[in-house]
Amino acid sequence: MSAKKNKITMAELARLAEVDVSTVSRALNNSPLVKPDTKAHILKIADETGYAVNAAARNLRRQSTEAIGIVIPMSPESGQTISDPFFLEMVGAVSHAAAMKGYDLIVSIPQNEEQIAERRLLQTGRADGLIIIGQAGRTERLNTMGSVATNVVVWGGQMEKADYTIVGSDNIEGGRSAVDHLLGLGRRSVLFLGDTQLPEVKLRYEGLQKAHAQHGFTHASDLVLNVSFGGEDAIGMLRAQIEKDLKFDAIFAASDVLAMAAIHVLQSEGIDVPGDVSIVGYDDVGQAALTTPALTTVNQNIKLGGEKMVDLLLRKIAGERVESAMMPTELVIRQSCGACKSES
Amino acid sequence: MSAKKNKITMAELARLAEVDVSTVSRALNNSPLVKPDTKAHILKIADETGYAVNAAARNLRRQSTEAIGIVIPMSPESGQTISDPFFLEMVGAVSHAAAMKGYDLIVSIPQNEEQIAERRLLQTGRADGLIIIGQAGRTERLNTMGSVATNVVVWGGQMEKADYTIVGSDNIEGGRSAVDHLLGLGRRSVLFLGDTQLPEVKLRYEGLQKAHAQHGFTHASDLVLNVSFGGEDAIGMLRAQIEKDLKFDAIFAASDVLAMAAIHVLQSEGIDVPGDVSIVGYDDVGQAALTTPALTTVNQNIKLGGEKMVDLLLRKIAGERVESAMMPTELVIRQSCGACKSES
DNA sequence: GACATTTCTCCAATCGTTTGTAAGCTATAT
DNA sequence: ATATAGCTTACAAACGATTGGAGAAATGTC
Repeated sequence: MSAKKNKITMAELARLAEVDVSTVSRALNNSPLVKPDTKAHILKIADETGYAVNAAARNLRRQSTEAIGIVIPMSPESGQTISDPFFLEMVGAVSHAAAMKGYDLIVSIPQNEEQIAERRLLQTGRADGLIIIGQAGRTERLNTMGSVATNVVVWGGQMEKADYTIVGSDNIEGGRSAVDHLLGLGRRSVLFLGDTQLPEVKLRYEGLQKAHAQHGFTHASDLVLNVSFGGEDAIGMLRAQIEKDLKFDAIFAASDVLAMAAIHVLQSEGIDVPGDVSIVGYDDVGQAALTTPALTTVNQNIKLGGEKMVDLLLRKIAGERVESAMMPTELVIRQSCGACKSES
Repeated sequence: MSAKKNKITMAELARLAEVDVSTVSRALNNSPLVKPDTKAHILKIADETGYAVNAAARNLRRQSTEAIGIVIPMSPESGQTISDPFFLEMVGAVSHAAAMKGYDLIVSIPQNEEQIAERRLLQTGRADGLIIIGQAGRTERLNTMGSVATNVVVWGGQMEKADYTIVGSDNIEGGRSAVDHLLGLGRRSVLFLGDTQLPEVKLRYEGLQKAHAQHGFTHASDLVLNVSFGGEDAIGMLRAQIEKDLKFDAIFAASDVLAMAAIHVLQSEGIDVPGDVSIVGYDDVGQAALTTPALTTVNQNIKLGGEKMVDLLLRKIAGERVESAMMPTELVIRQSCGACKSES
């Protein structure tokens, strides 16, 4: 393990093994063209010297990096990194899936200079492909990216007119099942918390409407609170609504963090959860089980989603034509909704 | 914006501009050697064609990638990605700082093959340097990395004997201030929650002891619960202790997630927080303000810490000799400790 | 006008691999 | 003994940029 400062090159390795560099290269890549004896000899020396191929040279020659990029949004206004655990879990899932395929993962959290990430990573050949989390503010741009959008997979809500590959949970069904549960518990005024500008959130809201329809209700439009994912302003807006005496007996939040914020506000206002108000979140992040009451939420299988995105992306890179994919959701019932009557 | 599929090369650009590639290169790098007229002409064409330099080629020639790696631990046993928001906030901070300096960030979340990350990223020249979050299970290995440890900065607890660069919060003072607050409130039996195997956590515990000493107490060793960061087992262990009738009137948790888990357990056992038990966490993650009661916690300035790590790492890469750094902490008092008497 | 100087552009080598093709060698068949 | 084929290995040309130094053009000086 004498990892010398002066990194050894393939040419030196060849000299040590007394063969040509081309033979070394083939040996390291396990080519059948090189005799087993020679191969073993070379590998042995490579191991002893702690040789590692130079990525830049290989990439240049091979015309491919073994890397994909992932773009994570920031809360637009605050300029602060979003701390929603959802993103971390997604990065973890994607990182894992990518590593399994031998790919590195380059994260980019664009601060303001919007389009730069795609350009910097893709056009300069720093990454072979790109995964973008969330369509926030990008839906038009993504659609106009055209040819660049090859080798891009987006996590978000399915859209009819999108001409890019999308992976996401079944937002409509997720929203429907959540609200169906609430209505099934006898709740009638479900407050929706989330930014319906975002395709994903919009679909979850459509799920809410669908559930209402199935139960023979319609949802009052004043029961929609258009808060951003950040969560900070959610607190203020919700509190304001309560003080304006808005009536509701349930909340369906577009993310667990929003749901947690909601619980916080309600409890601080002396409103009992789930006694007075039932709450359902979305994501099923790690902390969802730790709140009091523990959060009932829609689990979108993030791990599977991450794998799916990597899988599709790699296939696109390989030139294959792929379809968008939708991941199933599952309602995880905990305590934040009250009476755990068995779901129908 | 006709981003053609067939990426344009510098040679083509040179041909279009009717100059040599070397001139193009210098023009793009804003060298004073090329006449302003020519420079403008070249830049114009580069812009029109949407040219972007090939990263691999540049890296190869320059012998440097414009990238640093960040290694994030996983919960060792579960094999699952840690969902502690602390890591995401740290990635965000580091990503931001790196981007400011024009560096890409490659994340690596090693699954099991431990040493591979360092090797893969550094030895193959995929990254110029490495930031490692947490010393978990690495302290010896890091010390033996020797020459490779150049261009490595670790987030963790300060250690006397470490011969690598460490950045971290002032864990002792952080722990001391937290527990000082608890003792100042009249609490006497402070349960410590955290894995004291980890240097950072050990130091926080030393801070707890220091606070006790300052108040003229000693801390009973049975009031230490060695739970891992994951949080999952914390729930079980804490519940078990409560049922075994362990007495305590305060908890100092080594992370906010652990504190949240503790609140959850206590409340589900019918123990009032902060009435019966005061709780202090560590990190001040985004969700800390959203729990009920809102979490009193030790803020370690993650943003600043991330910047500091990038700063030091880049200087090491440049060949400079740097010192380890310690970030100040600040106790953020919310509701989880009860009576907010003004701190001394 | 001759020469020195400054300004700019070009030539060519180089970074470390990969890979098509030519060449060497051994063994078998004729 | 020679041709054929099958294994191995070596040669050399890329991949796309950067950069020292050579040379050409423009400018200045006497």
